[in-house]
Amino acid sequence: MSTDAQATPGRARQRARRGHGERLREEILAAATRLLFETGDEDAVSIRAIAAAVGVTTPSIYLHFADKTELIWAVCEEHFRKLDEELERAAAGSDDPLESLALRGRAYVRFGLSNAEGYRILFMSRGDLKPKEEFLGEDTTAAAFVNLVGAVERCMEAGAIRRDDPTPVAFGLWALVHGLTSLLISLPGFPWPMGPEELADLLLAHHFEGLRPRPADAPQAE
Amino acid sequence: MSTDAQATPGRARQRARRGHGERLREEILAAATRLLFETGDEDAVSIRAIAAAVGVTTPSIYLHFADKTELIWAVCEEHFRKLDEELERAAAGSDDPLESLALRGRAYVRFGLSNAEGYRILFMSRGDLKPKEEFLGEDTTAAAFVNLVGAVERCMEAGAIRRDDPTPVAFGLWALVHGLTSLLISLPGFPWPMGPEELADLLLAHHFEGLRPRPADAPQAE
DNA sequence: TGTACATCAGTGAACGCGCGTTCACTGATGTAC
DNA sequence: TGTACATCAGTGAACGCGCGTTCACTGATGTAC
Repeated sequence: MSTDAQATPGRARQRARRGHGERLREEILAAATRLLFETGDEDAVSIRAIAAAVGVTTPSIYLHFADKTELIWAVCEEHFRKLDEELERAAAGSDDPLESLALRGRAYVRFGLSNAEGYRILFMSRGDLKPKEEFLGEDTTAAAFVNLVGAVERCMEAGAIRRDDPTPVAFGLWALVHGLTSLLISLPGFPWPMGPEELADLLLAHHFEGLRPRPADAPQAE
Repeated sequence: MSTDAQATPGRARQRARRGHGERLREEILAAATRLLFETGDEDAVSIRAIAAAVGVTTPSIYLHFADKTELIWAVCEEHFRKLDEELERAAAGSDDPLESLALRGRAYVRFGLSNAEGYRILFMSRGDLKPKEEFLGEDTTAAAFVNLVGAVERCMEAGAIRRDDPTPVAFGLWALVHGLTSLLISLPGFPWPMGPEELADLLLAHHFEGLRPRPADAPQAE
């Protein structure tokens, strides 16, 4: 009747046992994630609101995170990992390298739109999440891009994309799907000519066509 | 020695004459623009900071703008107008429709990066600038996109891009340059393979190639 | 089996801050007579 | 030419708010003897 349908299933919230302080950390992360994605605004998610959502007092947060930045950043890391996972799962949907790459692009747009608020924080935020500068050199978080470069390379090996430095090509694909995703997020009132996934397919098809090996490409002059 | 080199050249700031209250409005807009572009954060630009930059007390702002949203919005409108102007100027740099389109893309990226903070507010902000929903239906602000569609149509007529509905094609180009611009802005620490304009040229070249008329396109099957 | 004590998860109250906005006002400028 | 008055640009002080963070604390849990 009055058992608040809150964050965690385990009712009123009970203090953790002696060695199990970590439990609250997880709950805080979960609540922060939920709030972040509901509002899409890093500033709107206050330490106070997170604490309230967990059912704990504000200073308790500081038992597990040094400050707000560290907390928000932990949420982002998790989200980056999820993005990579989802892209890999989508890419596994076809044995044809080019088709697989297209599936990857589609999945990217889908992920961005279904977590629009999270996406904004990952890729559209001001760079004031301090660790940002370092992070894209790191393993976990840069994984998605590294995997994309690999996928482009496979397309080149299979003759579906003409041979060249795969990095700028991968970057172009990223720019295209990111551009699409972020415009769709930022300008929901714009008269889009078709649905997001349809649009993604069309734009990717155009771009892929521009990347195909040229008929006269074999051992030509150049 | 101590004459603050402030916003306006006209020293300490003098109260406007009777019929000339509008003068302050202009000064407020100029200061807000400057602050917005310096910080790139709508929230960091406070009514108080703007007033201080102009050299006026806080409530004076309300003599000219109903509230903060109205002020920020006025700044954005001006910026949109400037973007469109700059693209048109760049596009006029070549008589060849496709080359002109490429110049347009290049100019877009340049505009975005040189006003990175302003760009973020225009295209990467949360949609909580209230009037946003209506505005892209409007004349001034949607001008840049309408002009892009026109440029694509001219390429189709000239046979540089294969005939099709120009709107999705224009949108693809927008997504590509916007994606490039916004990633460059958001992830300055990323190891970009080359300079922004170079990258823009390359990606646009790839995309254009995918849009070319097909050799077998004339009166073929479909 | 019983008790003193250290540990650890979490609390309650308060700090100082900057924000948007409102309100009653001031005082120079121009106009009417 | 002189004066009373309306107008208008701008002021100064205050409002209530929510924020991140700190500090001294409490009280249940487990351990040592």
